[in-house]
Amino acid sequence: MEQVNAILALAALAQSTRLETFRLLVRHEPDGLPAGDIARALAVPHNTMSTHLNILARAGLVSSERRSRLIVYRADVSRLRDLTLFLVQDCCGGNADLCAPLVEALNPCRSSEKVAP
Amino acid sequence: MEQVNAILALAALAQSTRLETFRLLVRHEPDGLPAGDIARALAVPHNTMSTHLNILARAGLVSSERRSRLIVYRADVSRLRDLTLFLVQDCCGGNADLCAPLVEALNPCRSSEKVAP
DNA sequence: TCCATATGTCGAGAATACCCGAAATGTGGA
DNA sequence: TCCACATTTCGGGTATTCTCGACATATGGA
Repeated sequence: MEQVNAILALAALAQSTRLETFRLLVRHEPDGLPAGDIARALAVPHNTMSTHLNILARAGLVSSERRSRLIVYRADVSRLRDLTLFLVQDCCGGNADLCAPLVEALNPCRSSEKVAP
Repeated sequence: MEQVNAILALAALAQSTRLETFRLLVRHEPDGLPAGDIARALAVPHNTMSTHLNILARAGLVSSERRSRLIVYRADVSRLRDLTLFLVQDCCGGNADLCAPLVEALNPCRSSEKVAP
């Protein structure tokens, strides 16, 4: 991921409505959610939400698909992964020891796959 | 990390000069860099850089310490870790399988500690 | 004390982001 | 075809951010 795209993604997430939208969509993976439901869930006018969704989409953080009358939005977690890797990359490059605690803190996420004995 | 602080950090990094500043400081851990050197390295007027550094500091991403005449800035990697954890948390909560590839992609960072056999 | 260096603060202009009412587009059914 | 619904686009007003010249503050040495 290049810096320009990283900034796009960071700016997209640096706004409360959009951040909540993205988190809401992550929780609704892989089904997604129609634009109207998102606007209703976050109590935001539908046209305002449309603008926010467009910004998230241009940043590659969400994708949309028309399902008859609805337009269903989904979170693109791989984009979040790319962003995370971009941010962490610098520590890894020259300072692997700096990066270790960060990666370590992330590992508990996998504990729900195989529960601790 | 609460959402308010996450947004502060995201907004701080969503600007090219500040993002480059942070990455520069990460590469200069743990020595840090004086404000003037940072401004010179990125070809930005010192007062403009001062404003950007203040925004990064309020987001907790950098810290400053006076060393006689210089004010040396350092990147706070733990804050980046908290931000990363905040972003990843949602996947982990309900969707551990979504999170697994993200964590997996991060693990190669540790390869420089113990080289693959 | 006075000066040079390093950094921060103030103020204002330009650019950009945010929000939402109103109108337009696209879809499926009567 | 016409209508109801879902979503986007347009227009604007307001708020915020970005930038930088000018000035202010802090430190150490002559």
